[in-house]
This record gives sequence, structure tokens and C-alpha cells, in this order.
Amino acid sequence: MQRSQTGQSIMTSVIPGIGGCKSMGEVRVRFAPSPTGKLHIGGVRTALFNFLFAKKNSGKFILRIEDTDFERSKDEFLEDICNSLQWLKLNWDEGPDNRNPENKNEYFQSQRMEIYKEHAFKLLETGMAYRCFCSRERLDNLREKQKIEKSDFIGYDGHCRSLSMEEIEKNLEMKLPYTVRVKVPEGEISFDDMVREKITFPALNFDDFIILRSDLFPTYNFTVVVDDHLMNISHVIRGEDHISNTPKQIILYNAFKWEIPKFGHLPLIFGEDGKLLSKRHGAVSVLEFKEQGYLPEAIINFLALLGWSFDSEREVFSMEELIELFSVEKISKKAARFSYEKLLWYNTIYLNEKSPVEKLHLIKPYLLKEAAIKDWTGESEAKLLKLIEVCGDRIKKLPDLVFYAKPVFNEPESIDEKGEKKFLSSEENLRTLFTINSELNKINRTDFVSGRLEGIVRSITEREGLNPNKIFQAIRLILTGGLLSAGLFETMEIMGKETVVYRIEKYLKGKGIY
RNA sequence: GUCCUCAUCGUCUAGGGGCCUAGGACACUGGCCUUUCACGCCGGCAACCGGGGUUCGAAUCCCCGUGAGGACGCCA
Repeated sequence: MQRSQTGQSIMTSVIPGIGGCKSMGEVRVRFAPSPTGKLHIGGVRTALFNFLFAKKNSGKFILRIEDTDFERSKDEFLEDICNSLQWLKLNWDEGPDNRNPENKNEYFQSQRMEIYKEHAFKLLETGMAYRCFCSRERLDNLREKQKIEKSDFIGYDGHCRSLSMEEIEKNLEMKLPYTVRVKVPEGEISFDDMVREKITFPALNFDDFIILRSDLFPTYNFTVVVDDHLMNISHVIRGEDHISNTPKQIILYNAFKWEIPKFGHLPLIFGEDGKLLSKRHGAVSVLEFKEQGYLPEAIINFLALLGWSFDSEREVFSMEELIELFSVEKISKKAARFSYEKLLWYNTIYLNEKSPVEKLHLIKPYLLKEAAIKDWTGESEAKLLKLIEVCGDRIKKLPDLVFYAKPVFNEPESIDEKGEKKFLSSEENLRTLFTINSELNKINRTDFVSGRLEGIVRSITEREGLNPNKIFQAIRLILTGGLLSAGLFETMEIMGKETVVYRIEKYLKGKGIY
């Protein structure tokens, strides 16, 4: 059987729908995470750029799960990855069916082991690869020796490359374990990177690396090449950390005489301290950001502009606009630092685009969780909608409303000490509050609106010759316990007459007034 | 150690020989507005890693340093 026929038959039998013909010019890209951890923000950026590139070029975005590390791969991580991508609306055209995660399909590498083995043996047949019977001890010693000698070359010395047929037969008969290594040809290897320029590696850099381990499971660089070819991947867009894997993969493409896809290597994302982004930088997994109250639109926009730019002016883009305007040429070469502040800024922008009803819907889980509201009724919902409007830009993240909602629905547990000292310590102020509260009490509860309230409070304080600002703060303290709130009179209106009058009265009574 | 990549305000970036006394955004900051906070408006601070070339002219091109990151596994 000839190589091309083999490829063909595997392709059609294993990936129905893709077919054998590599339609010229069709863009097919893939995102290939391994489910050994939650999807983190760096991965999302890679996925996003692949997605944008695919959509921009009317191509396909493929999700492939690299779950060959059986020890560390977990279904919960698979689920996390799928959920994260879907939450961000980075939907894949081909890939796992996550409504049915039990039923793993051909987009899982774990389901493709036979294919890899078959292809490795194909290379064995064509003489592009060979069996290596070297023991681990020998390899360890070799590497050790090379290090001590400060050799420029560290790697396999090709010991088994020229084993005779007889020796191989003999070893096989003795059931000696073996690995399969590619024969790496002489000569430097270079490729044109879509993001960078031409990248060239000197020949010295490569040893005959292993493609099949002694347990006959394939290695990473091998599976990637086989899959990318079989899945007709046209452009490989991935992190910069894969640059040095690329020549190895090119060696394999050449060994198979396969067409080499285009490669593009994205700069990495660092934490705010300039170190590679990791758990200790706070939130890194997508769903953590979701929990903290960030919007998917904000994350997408922020990530898109981290390492890519349109021009020097615009930096707010919807997904549709990103797809339309995306271009590989404008991808930066430089690793960028993640900025929670900038993300927050984007979040504010996208949050403000939402209607109060939409916001309330998104914020509801936080309100319930934080126990800010005991009974969720139509009345409380109406209050919350008003509060959302009144709070405006103060809500930068979803849970921020909790802070403003709490005092509306709950009596403050304590009062800010400094504030109390400053605004509520004088007898004069307390007496004025008493007068104000009596007036407030005379208002019909249906007339308890902010304009009316402000008029009353202002006229009384002015009549008493007091600074209205101080009285405003005093009222704010009694009602909310702190010095931060949305507009005072709007807040009072939302609280309603009973609550306001009751809290002021209670406070004054505590101070011996009434 | 070898190889690869990268290098403009604190951060994200614009810039591809003269338009640059380097532009925008976030952050910070002064002022205005204002019942607090936030928003908004006006203003400010702040950068071409160093050294050599090439050129009439360099942030932009070349070389050498330096720094940062990555890769060198029977991990992915």
C-alpha cells in the first residue's frame, strides 16, 4: 500500500466529513489544548487568534483534545475547556461534542493511538525512521557525558541508526524493548513564520528524536504532525514556546513527504510582574474571571488587543469587528503583560452597554450568594432595577452592585467610626436630623421621591444655618453605615419612606433624642 | 552550555528613513463639575536598552553587546 493511499483511507475512515481532498486554499486552523488543567487566559488568547483568523478567512476552527497524558488528563478539565470556550463564544466548527463528553470522538488524540502507530511504522518501512534499542541508562550516561564535556550538541548519538538487519532481527526476537526514532537529515531547517520573519535552525541542533516510545505510544511532536496533516490544517497558530518544536515537526512532514502548513507563533502572556502567567498571579482560568464578574466581551476585547492592534486610535471592538479587522501582520512579536486594570476598564465599557434588566439578570446570582436580599420579590426586583440605574458607572464588575444593594435591603450592622465622629457627633446636627425626619414622616409614601426629599433636607439645613453637605453625609451614614453610596436622595427613594424614617429614628433614639 | 525569539512612556501599543520637539489607551496626577463615590470635561507626568556603523538624515536598516523569555526528555 502506498503512503498516500494509507493516508487517504485513515482520513476517510476516521474523520468522516473531512474527506480526502485537500481543497486548495481552504483555511483550517486548530486549537489543541491538553485537558490537564483549567483553560487559562493564555490558552484563550491562542484560541481567540485562531478563531479570528479562521472566521476572517471563512475557514474552519477546529478543537482537538491532546489527551495522551493519561495520568494528568481529566474529564473535568475537558469540560472546563469546552465551557470556557463556549462562554466566550469561541465556538468550534469541528471537535468534541461536549453535550456528550463520555462519547469521545476522533478529535481526541487518545482515540487515535492506532493511527499514530500505523504512521510510525510507515516511516519504519520507508527507512525514514529506525528502531532504537538503547537502554535508558545508556541515554542518561550519554547525556551526562555530553554535559560534562560541555559539548555543543546534547542529544542522541545515532547509535542504533546503522544497526544491521540481523542485529535488529536478533533484538526483536529477544523481545528487547525499542523506541522508534526519525532519521534526521543533514542540513539546516528554516521556515517562514507568519508573525515573525524567516526562522532558521542550524543542523547541529537536532538529534534523531523519538516518535514512538517503548510502550509504542507516540510522542507529542509526532501526534501533532500526523493530526495536523490528517485534519488538513492549513495554518498552525500557537504560542511562541513552540518555535523550537517547529523544525522537528518540519522534519516529520518531510519524512512523510507531506505538505507543510504555514506556522505562526504568538507572543506569550506574562503576569503583571513580567513572569510567565501562572496561578500565583490571581485569576488565570477563564471561569475564575467569570466568577469574579467579568463579561466575556471584555475578556475577548482585552485579549485581542494584547498582542494585536488595529491602529493607534481604536481599541474597543466587538467580536464581529474583530473578525472583520483581524490581520496576522498586526500581531505583535513581543510578549505582553496581563493587566487586570485594563481588563476592568473594558469590563466597565461592556457592562454599561447593557440594559438594567440585562444587568440585573447577570448580577442576580451574586446578590443571592451574598445574602444581600432575603426575599426575591417583584418589589425587590423593581428596587434593584432603579438602583442599577442610579449606580451607573459605579458598577465595574458584576458583584459590585452587592455593596450598594446591601444597605437598601439590610439595616447597616455598624456605622463607620470616623464618619460618625465627623458628622454625627454634634448635638446640633442630631437635632436638625430630628426635624428633618419629622418632615420626612409627613410625606405620603407615594410622594417619597428624590427631588422632594432633597428640597426638604436642603431647606431645613439652610434654615438652621448648617452646611447641607455635612447633613447629607450624616444621613448617608445612618442609612448605609458608610460614606459611599449612589446619589443620596435616589438611594433614599429606593429604600422607601418606612425604611428611611425608621432607621433615622432608631439612630436618634439610640443617641437619646426623641 | 548550545540554539531560537524578543526589546518605544509604569502597562498595552502606534511607528516600517525625513510628517517624531515620538501619537493613542490604561494607570497615576492637577483642575472643573459635584451631597460622598463614580462618571464626564480640560490639563499634566512619562519612553525609542547601550555602543558602533550605513545615510544628507535613523525609533525605523546592519553589526556587536546587554537584558528578558523560550526550547534543548521514552512531558505535552
